[in-house]
Amino acid sequence: MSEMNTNKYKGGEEPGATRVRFAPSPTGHLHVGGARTALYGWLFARSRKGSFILRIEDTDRHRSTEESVEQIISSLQWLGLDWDEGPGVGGDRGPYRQMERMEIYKEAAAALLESGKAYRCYCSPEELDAARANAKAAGKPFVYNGRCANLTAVDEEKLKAGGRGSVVRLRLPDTGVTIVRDIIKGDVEFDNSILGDFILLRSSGIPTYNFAVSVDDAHMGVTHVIRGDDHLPNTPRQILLLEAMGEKLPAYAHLPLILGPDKTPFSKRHGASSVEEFRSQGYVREALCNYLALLGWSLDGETTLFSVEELIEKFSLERVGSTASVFDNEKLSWMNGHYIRSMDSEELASRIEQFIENTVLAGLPGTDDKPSVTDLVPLVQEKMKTLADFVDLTEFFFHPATFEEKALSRLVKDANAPAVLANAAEVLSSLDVFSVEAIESTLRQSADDLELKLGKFLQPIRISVSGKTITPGMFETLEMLGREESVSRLLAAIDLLKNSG
RNA sequence: GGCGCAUUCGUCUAGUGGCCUAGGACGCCGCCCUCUCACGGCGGUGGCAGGGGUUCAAAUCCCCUAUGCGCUACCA
Repeated sequence: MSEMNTNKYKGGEEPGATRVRFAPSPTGHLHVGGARTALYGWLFARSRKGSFILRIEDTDRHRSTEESVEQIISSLQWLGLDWDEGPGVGGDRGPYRQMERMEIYKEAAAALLESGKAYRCYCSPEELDAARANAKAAGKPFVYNGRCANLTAVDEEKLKAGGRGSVVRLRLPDTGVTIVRDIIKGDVEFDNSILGDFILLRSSGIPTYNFAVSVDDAHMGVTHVIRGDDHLPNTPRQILLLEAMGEKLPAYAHLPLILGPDKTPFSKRHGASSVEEFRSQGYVREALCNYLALLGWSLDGETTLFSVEELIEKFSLERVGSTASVFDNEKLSWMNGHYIRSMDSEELASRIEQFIENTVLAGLPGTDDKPSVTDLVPLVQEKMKTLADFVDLTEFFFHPATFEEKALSRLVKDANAPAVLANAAEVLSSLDVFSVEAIESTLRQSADDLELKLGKFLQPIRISVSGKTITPGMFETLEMLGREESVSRLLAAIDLLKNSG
């Protein structure tokens, strides 16, 4: 029974012949939902040694922008998802932007018109809107009534002479069912009677989504259509269209949605939602790819950490789940911290250097007597969850300590603070060698002398030199700050305490 | 309204009729480690949407209900 339509499909042939496309509409940044779709398609293509194609679906002239095309491309590149055919790399099935493919659509429409599988419709948008309104008022589904389906040449001449514009519609059966064989959703059956003869070419001559996508998928030899499941209800139309054009069908895989915490489709309302935003918040590509891969796919329910290479090796569409999933920033952050921790220090340093160019630290590390990013990485690597954390953790090395409210009040309330700071300033000034080891042993000794636990002893010092309650290890921090700066900050804090009485 | 998809711990998920006293991960809680914060280690909390069937046996199969979402455009 399920073998019934097998010969209509072309998916599943030799792996190397696999062709997958990612087809975003350039109407904004690359959203994480789009990024996941791209990732799955890319992983699938790479795992089958096939081709990954980028196609820009810019037929919505009102919403498409060139900036958006550039942003999407830059996000894909940042994620490491490269394409074999598409903008910037070419390919022999191009062009890869739909607005540059008008001739191809016109020809396809002409062929359909010629064979009688499509026809011109002269109904105006106003008439159609009215019909839709009527149907709704009557509580009935709106299906185009086929008024123009059987016009004679004479009728057409008359309508044209009357100045009527026309669209091209596909002639569809109004009986029977169309079955979408979906790798993720299984076989889904649609009644042809509710489809209606839909529009292929608008009166402007620009193709509609369903037409452009079908013509392009066929023309580009796409074997696997991997996209969001909001497209599932459109798929029977595309199947019927492909069949009308005499094309074989690609395999379909409709991915479930990504939701926000409130279970509605994930969007900017939920905070960061685009790849660009996550990038600028200091997330690394390894974490985003790994996290996105797991949002809807799992290998065994046990393994959670995958390198890109492992993903390519293990990924399969069959193990993509069919339920929508909620995007969880906490888990992404945890994963991001994991990747930051496991990165080798030169690599981390170079990522941080790029990242801080857009922050208050821009241009500061490594200048004058300031520590470089490389100097600082060992102190903060295991504390960072995002690259942005580097800034919070190390800013006080580059600017005079500004006291956080909480830190200041703790310092003021700490009865031991004056004694601790005086002691520390003194012993640190008289140290022969200002090294981590020397600092540690002398400060431990001081803590003992004052009969304070080390933590209790170090906290006033921490706050005095950094203005914060959280810093990298204190001994390392003091060494990095240098004797002079350390002591002067301690002295300044002592004054501060006196004056605040 | 019609059509479609979906429903396992708070979240991501494993589970394809007996191995489930439902497993893992994030989060959360507790303990340990500890100079703060993280990290790490150990332990814990917590779930099959509801109702009917089928079966010796159901998270797993069928039906109904509920809820959420999508599509229903000369948007994609």
